[in-house]
Amino acid sequence: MEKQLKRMATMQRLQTTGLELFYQKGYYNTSVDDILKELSLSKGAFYYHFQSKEEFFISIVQNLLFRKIYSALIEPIEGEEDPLNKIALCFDNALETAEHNFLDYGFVLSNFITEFNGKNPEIMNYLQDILKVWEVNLVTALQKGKTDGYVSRHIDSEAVASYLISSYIGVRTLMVEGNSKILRYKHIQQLRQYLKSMEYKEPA
Amino acid sequence: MEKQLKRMATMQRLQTTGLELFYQKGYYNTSVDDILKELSLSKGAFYYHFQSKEEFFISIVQNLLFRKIYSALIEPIEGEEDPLNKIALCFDNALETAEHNFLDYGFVLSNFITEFNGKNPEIMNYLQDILKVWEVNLVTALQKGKTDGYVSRHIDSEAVASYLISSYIGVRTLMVEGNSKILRYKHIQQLRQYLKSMEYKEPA
DNA sequence: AGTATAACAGACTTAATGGTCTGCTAGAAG
DNA sequence: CTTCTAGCAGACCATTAAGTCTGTTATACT
Repeated sequence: MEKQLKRMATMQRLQTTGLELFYQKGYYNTSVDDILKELSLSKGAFYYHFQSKEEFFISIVQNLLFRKIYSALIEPIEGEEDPLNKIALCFDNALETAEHNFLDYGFVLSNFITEFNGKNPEIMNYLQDILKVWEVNLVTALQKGKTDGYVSRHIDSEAVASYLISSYIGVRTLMVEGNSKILRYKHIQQLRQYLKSMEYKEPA
Repeated sequence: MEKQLKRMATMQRLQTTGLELFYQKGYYNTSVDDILKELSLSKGAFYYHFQSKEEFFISIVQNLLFRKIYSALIEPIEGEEDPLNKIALCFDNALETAEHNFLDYGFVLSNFITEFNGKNPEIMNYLQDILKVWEVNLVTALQKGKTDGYVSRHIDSEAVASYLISSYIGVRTLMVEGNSKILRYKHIQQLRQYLKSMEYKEPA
């Protein structure tokens, strides 16, 4: 029975540090040996558990990335009242973790999209699926906000959702070391202004 | 005298197709041989004109990328009246060329930023310099818009500029094949709404 | 015409990488 | 205690990359 545990533990360790390194250095620029060196493991270990580097990466996307994004960026908004405020808070939190140089999974996702775009359609599908779930959730939250009287009925929920994701992805791309604090501040300020413009207003 | 011309021509050809391939496949995923194969040139030619792959890339950034971005995204806004409209038009134009799968240099820039972030500080500096020029120009245009009576005096020009760049970078990251048309439409729609919220309003 | 050299061709070197394969070892099973 | 195998170590292989170096050719200059 203990072997099952060891198996799981080793796979988890590989995936965790795999994601870290892939994020820091990119997929193509991270060798399997880099990951193994970090964990003092050998090639034998890696290829015993995973068929290839690509299959390994996909397992990371599905097991780690998707779940993390869901819990960090999707679930907090789900079913909440006052979606506009909730969205601003959620994005602000994510940017805060990003500022302290932790893994910000929304950004990790966009990094990978940039890296695999036009190169690996299969992986691209997995990545885009995550984006779709994110977008659908935002749209749902906005629509619910309309019926609950928090959001103006005139807005195009899908357009807003995609604009929100776009600007988030964009600011994270630009948040490189040194300027992240100011950029985050500016971004949240403008985000709130943008969101404010679509609040429901009591008919006079 | 003809040798000078040949020298320039070869270097230009290398840089042009170099940029294309680096954009399509990424810097690290494009070999010098890939570029040479495209042009039916040899290693001797390449290393006769350039010291290394890195120096070659930097020359591309400074000679091609910077100038293209300047003429496509910076110059069209410079000194114009009604900056809000001009910005929307300029961004729309850029996204249109992007939709037809041509080189969109603003996006190329953000792709490279993503690729080199945390890996090559020297190249990062060259890339960020371009961003700074872009941002400064947007700020200047917005400030001029204030004095000319087109833009509300209450806005934070720097925050708006960085938010504009962010959202542009973001939407281009997400504009992968298939969904680009809808995404562009949604984006411009929301961009115009966002810009509208900062128009100068005649005091009642 | 003769020579020097700019511009290039292409074989070669060195280092890294994804993946294979054989073998060892600890713990589960009988 | 013996046997078997999951889990792993690490040498090895094939390929690819950046960069070097020597040789070749066309052109400018005298």
